[in-house]
Amino acid sequence: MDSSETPFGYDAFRRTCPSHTVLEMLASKWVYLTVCALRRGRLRNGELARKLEGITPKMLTQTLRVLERDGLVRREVFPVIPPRVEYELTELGQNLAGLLNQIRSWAEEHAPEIKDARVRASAVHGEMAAAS
Amino acid sequence: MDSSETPFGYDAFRRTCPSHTVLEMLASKWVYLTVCALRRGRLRNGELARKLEGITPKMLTQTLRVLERDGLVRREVFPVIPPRVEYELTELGQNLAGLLNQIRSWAEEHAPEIKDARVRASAVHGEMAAAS
DNA sequence: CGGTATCCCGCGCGATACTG
DNA sequence: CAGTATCGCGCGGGATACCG
Repeated sequence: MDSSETPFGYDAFRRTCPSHTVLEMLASKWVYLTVCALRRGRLRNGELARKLEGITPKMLTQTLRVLERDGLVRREVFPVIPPRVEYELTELGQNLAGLLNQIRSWAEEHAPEIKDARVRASAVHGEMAAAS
Repeated sequence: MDSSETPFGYDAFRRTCPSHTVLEMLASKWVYLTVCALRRGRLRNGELARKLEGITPKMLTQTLRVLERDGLVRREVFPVIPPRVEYELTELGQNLAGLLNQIRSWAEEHAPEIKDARVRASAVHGEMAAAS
């Protein structure tokens, strides 16, 4: 029953389902942004670091390794000095990038009303510290 | 420049941009699943708890409070005994649910190849403990 | 330049028990 | 039934320093 929700025999609501771990992987701010950043084409490590404002070297590498491991990103090393490494989305990654970018657009489009909703919620719960 | 990426004047790549905090809120496994679970209509607390396999009471409440605060979920309390509380998506929430559900579908659809990619990655890095 | 390696803090989140 | 309260730990992730 309810197979209309899971036409592929996988069910992300189940902890033990592989698709659940995929969802866990996707549920990361840096994964979102990294995939979106690579959407227009390949980028170097430093270019990514600059585009992903606030990311630390550690998190950048870690995020890219996860994406590479899962087949969403391809890593290419050029044996030159100084080193040059480029990252690009695989086809699978590009496929996903379309969806993630919609989420990003949605976040940007609806940021104002969500911000307002948060302000209203704070007001209701007596957080009027700025009332002075 | 690059305004084609941010047609609404917001830029999720910037830490201080409100849309960035929205993306952070969305980057949560339980937010994903809760919104998807409510997609077909309103549900009671217990129904959600059963559908979201493995969620603790604490995380369920916390997630619902965040979604309510941000205007994605509406909470309705019925003053009866035993208590009855129902949750449903607002219009904004339903709007988002379409996108999140695509991600979930994508995760379920591509779970096999990602699982394979992980196995291959493990093999390469010498993790052949199961080779016996 | 493109990474690792280390340290360590904060808090996310789970487990459990209790209340109206 | 639908939550709160409390405790605790694991680890995500930031800061920093170092390497090829």
